[in-house]
Amino acid sequence: MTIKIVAAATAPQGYPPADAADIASTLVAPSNFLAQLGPEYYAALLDIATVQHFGKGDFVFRAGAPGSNVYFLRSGKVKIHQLSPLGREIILWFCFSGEIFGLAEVARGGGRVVNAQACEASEVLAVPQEKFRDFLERNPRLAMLSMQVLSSRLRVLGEMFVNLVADDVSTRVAKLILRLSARYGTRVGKEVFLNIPLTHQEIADMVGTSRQTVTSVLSSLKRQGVLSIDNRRIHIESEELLNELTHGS
Amino acid sequence: MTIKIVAAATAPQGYPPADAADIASTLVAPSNFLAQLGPEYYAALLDIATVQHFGKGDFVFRAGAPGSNVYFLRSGKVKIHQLSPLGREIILWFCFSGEIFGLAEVARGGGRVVNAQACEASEVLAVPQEKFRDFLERNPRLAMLSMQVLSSRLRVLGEMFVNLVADDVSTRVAKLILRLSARYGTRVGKEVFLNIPLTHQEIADMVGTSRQTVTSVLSSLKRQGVLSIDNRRIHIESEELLNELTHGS
DNA sequence: CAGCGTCTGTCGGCCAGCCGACATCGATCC
DNA sequence: GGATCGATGTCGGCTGGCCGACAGACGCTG
Repeated sequence: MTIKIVAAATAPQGYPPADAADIASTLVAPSNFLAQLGPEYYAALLDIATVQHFGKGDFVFRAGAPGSNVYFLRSGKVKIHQLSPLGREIILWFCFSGEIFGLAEVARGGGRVVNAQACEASEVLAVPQEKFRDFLERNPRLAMLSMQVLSSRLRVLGEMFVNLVADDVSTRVAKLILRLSARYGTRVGKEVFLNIPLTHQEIADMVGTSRQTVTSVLSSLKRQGVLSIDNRRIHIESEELLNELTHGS
Repeated sequence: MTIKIVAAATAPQGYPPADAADIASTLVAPSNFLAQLGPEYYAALLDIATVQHFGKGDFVFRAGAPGSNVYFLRSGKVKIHQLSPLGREIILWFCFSGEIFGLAEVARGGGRVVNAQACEASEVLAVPQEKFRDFLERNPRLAMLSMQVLSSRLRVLGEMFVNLVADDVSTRVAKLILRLSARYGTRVGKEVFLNIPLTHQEIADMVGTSRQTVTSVLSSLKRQGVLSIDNRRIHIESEELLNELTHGS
């Protein structure tokens, strides 16, 4: 074991803040658990899993329930959220096809602290806690993958937290849209289509504001020609402009 | 999709919100990584680690730097924080003796997104990324332990996020104090001593407010006889009262 | 001891954004 | 077709808490 004294570091700081491209590169990869899985692992996973179906609005699990399963979303969309004491719904994130959820409480043991609710008809694989644990112990590579997923979540949540503290509402909305489009958007030339229907209320719940404020921020963005919205789906017309709104100013 | 603002309507149950005891039980255990390690693992860890020393204010690592090490705090106190674009410091958490930090970016790969800064003279074990990864792959139990740590962080951060969205400043401060005292406080009869010196600015940075507001909230709490502060160390005189302030009202 | 830097306490002006209230616009369902 | 229900827009009043400013207090250091 080497002993090393590190000199006081009042080093020049000022690393550039993460921008959309950076976020995309680090976020897209680890989020899709099933896709990262080799076919042999996938088969093994199927062996210990149960297929379950949920309709729009159904809860996969609720806060307070024992966290007895890990879930993999095969199709559909699931919303992970928490209720504030006042009954306000706070959305932590959405899960899309291929993603894992419910992992944290299984690793930690203890009950759920969040709710998982299907936003549309969804098919999930449910794997009992102990089986999944065994599975990971036998396949260390998968344990690493799980850690990556947790780490990504942690990073995203940390970023959301910082945004919430530091930015005003319009900046938060802009950043949310950029984050979502980096992960789930389809890029067509300079434009980006975000094929996820979102109500103003949901955006408000993700960003920590009131519905009315979201309405006004969005109409301001439309007026500036930054984006348009069709049938609840956001269509970014000028990503550059949107980026400017989040960075400087 | 239905967004329920008031849960009481549809939710048949209504699980009680987590209180201090609950938080303590789930948080204390997994946070102290070194203590959970058996002696044989500890020795193995020492084999691949380098001991480093940092003085008060030194950075263990900064945001933007490559995340090349995992760290274990043997003694001292380290602050994990992020800088907002405006230069505001946002404290995500403190690490105390025995805890691991810098894990998330190593698992995920990519650079640091947070800063780790020693609050007092600290001694850490630094383990290079690849070695730690090997170590985990050879010791699946430790991989599980790491996942527990990440999961706990995720839970705490989620809770902080919800607090920030839902609660006003005085509630946030009260909850912060309860959280800290659940983990790090010494209970003497009905009173709790929190042996961690905290400036108002630091509290503000954890809770997302201004320093002035923290000052006034704290003096209000003192006036109510909830707590007293001696030399920057909080002393809770009536935990019950503090709990009431966070729950109902 | 003086001098200095950091932390605490307090006050008042000011404004972002919350909240209630309503009107409209589509869907969906008899 | 009407009726119902959720999502949008828009407006104004009200206020929590931010921010600048300044005055002690406390603990270092020379």
